Amino acid sequence: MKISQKGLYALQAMMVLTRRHTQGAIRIRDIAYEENLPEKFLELILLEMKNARIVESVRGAKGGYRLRRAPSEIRLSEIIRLIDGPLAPFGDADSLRVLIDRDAEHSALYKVFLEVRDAAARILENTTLADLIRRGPAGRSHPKAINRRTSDRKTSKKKKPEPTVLPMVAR
Amino acid sequence: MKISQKGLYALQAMMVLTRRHTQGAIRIRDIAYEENLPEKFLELILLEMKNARIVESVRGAKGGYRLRRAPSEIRLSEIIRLIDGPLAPFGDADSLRVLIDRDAEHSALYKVFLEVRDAAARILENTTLADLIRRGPAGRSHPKAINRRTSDRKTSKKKKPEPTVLPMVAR
DNA sequence: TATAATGCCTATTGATCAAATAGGAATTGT
DNA sequence: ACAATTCCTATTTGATCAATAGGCATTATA
Repeated sequence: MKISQKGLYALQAMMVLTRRHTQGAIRIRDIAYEENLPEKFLELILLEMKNARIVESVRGAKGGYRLRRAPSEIRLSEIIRLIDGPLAPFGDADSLRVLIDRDAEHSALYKVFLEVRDAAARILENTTLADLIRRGPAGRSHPKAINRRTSDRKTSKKKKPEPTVLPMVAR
Repeated sequence: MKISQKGLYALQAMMVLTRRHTQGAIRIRDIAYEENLPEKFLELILLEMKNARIVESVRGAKGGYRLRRAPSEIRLSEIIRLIDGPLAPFGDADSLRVLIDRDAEHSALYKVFLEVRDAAARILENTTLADLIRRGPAGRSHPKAINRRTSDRKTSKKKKPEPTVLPMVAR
């Protein structure tokens, strides 16, 4: 499974909609600005996610996009599958299972592929947009439940660090 | 991480070289025939794996390819990285770590990507060509250790308990 | 009701990559 | 000498990726 630039954009956009999901419809332009994404490209992505019923739109002036479900009900796997296809590193889970059954010579290999897929699926199916927002920004991955109470609002700083554009090194 | 057709071909070819790794140099044509792979394409793949010192070649008449190391010392991760690049679903492990440090707004997301990479790496680093051959064809993934002794037929001379790292990751 | 603001939709582009094919040069066994 | 083989570089074809473009449809509001 490869997550494309487009897939990353989609996930970033969904994080914005999650953070602001009490604020009604958010304009494409605002999302694009906030995350530094190409506006027209983002438009296509949002449209695709609307058709997949992950988000919904409000048309016309004062229009925009909002989540169609609670952030805790939207899994990263759903977004990634939509934009970038199956989680399996080769083919998809179903065709791998068929190959394991029908192609005895290579079943050991396909079984490993399926293991990899299952591992990725386990993570991505169990991480929701709500999880991402709760953890970040720069949050520790797995906050101790016992310490939840200590997250004192007085000490919480809404740090707005400069929208740093980072060089994304491929490869 | 996406495994391409080329990557699959590479892995298939390596499995052939593993099965026949006592037989000296194997011709490209034989591998291609045995696995039904496009011969000229396979040639390029083998060349690439030779340059990466995973296999070695014998030139001229009676030439061919053979593994350069024991099958138990060749991990699937090595082959896949060579042909298809990093195991991470986005970028590579190093750049993900940099992003987690430097891009606070998205660190939660990149952490998930890194988790996925680590899960794939755990499987692919711990599966060797020897493992694949021992398991297949159509073999069950996790043979009972208790039954290993029953496999001593007269024809089997291999009593070598290869120091292979074995099945991991509970289901 | 006119207008501006927005999303909807389809098409197009340029760059890159994937999968293969081609063909001659170099090397080696017989 | 010759045939069998790998080595190496180039080319091709089609698909995919990332992005841009522009007109249409819908809606709030002045």
